[in-house]
Amino acid sequence: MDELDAAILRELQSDARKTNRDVAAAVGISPTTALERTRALRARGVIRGARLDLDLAAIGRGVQALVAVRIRPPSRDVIESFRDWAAALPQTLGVFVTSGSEDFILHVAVGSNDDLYAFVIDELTLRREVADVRTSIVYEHLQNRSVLPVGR
Amino acid sequence: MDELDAAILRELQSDARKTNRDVAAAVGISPTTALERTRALRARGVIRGARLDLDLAAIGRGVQALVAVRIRPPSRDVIESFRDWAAALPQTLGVFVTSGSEDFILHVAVGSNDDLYAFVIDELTLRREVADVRTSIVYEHLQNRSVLPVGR
DNA sequence: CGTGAAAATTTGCGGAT
DNA sequence: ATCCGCAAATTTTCACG
Repeated sequence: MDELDAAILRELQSDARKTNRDVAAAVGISPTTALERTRALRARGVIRGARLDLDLAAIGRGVQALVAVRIRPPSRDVIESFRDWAAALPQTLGVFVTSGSEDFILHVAVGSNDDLYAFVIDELTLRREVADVRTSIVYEHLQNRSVLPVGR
Repeated sequence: MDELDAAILRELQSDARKTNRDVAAAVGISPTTALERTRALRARGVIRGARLDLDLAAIGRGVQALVAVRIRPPSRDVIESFRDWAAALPQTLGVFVTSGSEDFILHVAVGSNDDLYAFVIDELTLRREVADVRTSIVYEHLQNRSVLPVGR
């Protein structure tokens, strides 16, 4: 994990579909070396894959929310089964398993406020382990394009 | 936005670096048509780009947290300037601008608990508009690989 | 880590349904 | 209007130094 690897990650984070040739040119090495490094990063698990960045509003999922959920009892079995259930829901973008006063924060995207309401009261609260739910609408979700290694 | 577009998005979400040829084969159309559709989706803004999925622990950022922040006063100027500042921090993965009892939820990744503590007390609370901070450690963050259009 | 050649993919154009 | 086949241009990929 040297300076060269970091530079390759920086390039691919700006656009994960950048061609190997472009990455090599930007970093200042040959395409072959860039390819070898990138493959090694993938083999070592540093690069897990590439995700599409979609306009959620354009696909009819323009309403986002964070739903804090408290689970009772918070035993391993109950936590893990709720986690897997929540992560597989079509409304779910992501699931944070957290410490603090809540056990989960669900990041969901739905089509409308009605869909959100239905999600919370028809799906979530029907589960017996759900002791408490607190919903916050997400007005905006910004994501950082560059997540660099080590200390900044 | 028909069934074909949805199928293409489904394929590219499973791996945003999939070749156009593979996408076409999986969807059952010619590479030419697949390319044309994919470009149209990009031109219409449905596809915004592709992001790398990194193993944060492998780049020395293995400690994640959600930091709920309350801002005073919550006027547009103050909100927007805090938002832009927070989104640009190297520790920040994402910024949620929310309704509810907090104004922001910051998703951050740092190297250690010490770094997290330093982030919160040395960076966040130094800003005068930050009225309240509540930090939750993220034990695990699952993300959904398939975000499908419309009503599931 | 680079060079050069071979294989695979992307991509634009003309034509078919 | 949408989709496909073909061939050129670009890119990936590998054996070798």
